[in-house]
Amino acid sequence: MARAGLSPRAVVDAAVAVVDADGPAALTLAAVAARTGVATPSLYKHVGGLGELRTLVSLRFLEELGDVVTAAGLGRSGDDAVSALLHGWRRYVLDHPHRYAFVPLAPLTDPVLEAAGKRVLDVFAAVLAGYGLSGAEAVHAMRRARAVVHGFASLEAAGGFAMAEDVDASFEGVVAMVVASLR
Amino acid sequence: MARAGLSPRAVVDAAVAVVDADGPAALTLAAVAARTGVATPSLYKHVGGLGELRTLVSLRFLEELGDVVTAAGLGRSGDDAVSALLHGWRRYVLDHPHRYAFVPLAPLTDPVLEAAGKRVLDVFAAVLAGYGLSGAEAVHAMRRARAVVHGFASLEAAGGFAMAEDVDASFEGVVAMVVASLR
DNA sequence: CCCGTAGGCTAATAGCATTAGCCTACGGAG
DNA sequence: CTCCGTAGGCTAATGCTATTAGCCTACGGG
Repeated sequence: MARAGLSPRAVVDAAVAVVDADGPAALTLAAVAARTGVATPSLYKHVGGLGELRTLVSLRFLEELGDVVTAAGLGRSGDDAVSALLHGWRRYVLDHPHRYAFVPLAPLTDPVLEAAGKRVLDVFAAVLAGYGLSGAEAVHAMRRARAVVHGFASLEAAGGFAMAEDVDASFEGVVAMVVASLR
Repeated sequence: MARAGLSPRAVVDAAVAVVDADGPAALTLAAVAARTGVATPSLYKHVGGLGELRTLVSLRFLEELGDVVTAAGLGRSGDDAVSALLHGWRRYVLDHPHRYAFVPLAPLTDPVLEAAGKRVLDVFAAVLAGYGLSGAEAVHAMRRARAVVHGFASLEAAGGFAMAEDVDASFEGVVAMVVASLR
């Protein structure tokens, strides 16, 4: 019996491929097994079960999002940095619409996701730091930014903006609204 | 065999109870059947299947949300009305945190949900009408409001605001941000 | 009072996750 | 080079889910 040469990483890779291809509801151990050419129970040698695989997929996406927003923030400051962060976030979601359902809304509540979540939130904090907001004001500002970009991206990815008006223009308005709220 | 006296409405009622009690993932035909004291296949006499039941639950919640925002908008105008709409939305989600996963993001794409979705969106449009925005500007403003309130409410309901700072205060900032973007 | 049908039921099928237990390919120690 | 322990496959079995088929009866209208 030739070995498939799987690994936890390879299993998550296949899971991501399943999600990208057929959406979040299609992520099943059976589908991942089929894609990796292995029997379903064999996956348990690499991953604790479906629940854990879901968490690992969430972690993967959260890390990718962390990369995106970190890159967006680098070398920018002030309104420019805020705009880049928001645009980067939206772009990631639009590039991978099926993935967003797995991006955790409360990553800090799960030990596995905590570090990656903190990394994303730290970028928000860093970008907003330049505005000289007090501690509490900085938290409120961060929540505004998170709410706005999460809300817009999830609605857009779900097809919630049905009207003909240009969605890019709507997003520019969103960015301007956030920026204006920071002074 | 005494009849259970079910109806589509009663099945949806039971489904809502299951969601409220145990969360969205617990909504299964088996759970609804247990709650109504009936065998699982009997539910098919009232509802097309799990998929249709989910849609009906979504419809129920969307209608309730429509009631809430309609009531919030009544007798108010301008910033007051916008604030009431946003607060009403948030309150509904906080009062029923398990339900929000079933509130559809793109109701207009499903014939069953279209009317209820339109009703909600019409309230947004009506509340914003007083600002005298042009057609495209009105659409952008509506998208801002929807994105903000959906993003904030879903993050809050998921436990995504972990820091100690007062979430009510954060939401007041969100409302102020939206209102400021309308002039 | 009778009877058609709506609304229950049980039985059967199929897809899913999960556990148990077996079997072998592979890589390192001698 | 050989031996062997274990990691990484496998099949079989269990149990939960939805769904379909087909039966049986309670109930309300003629």
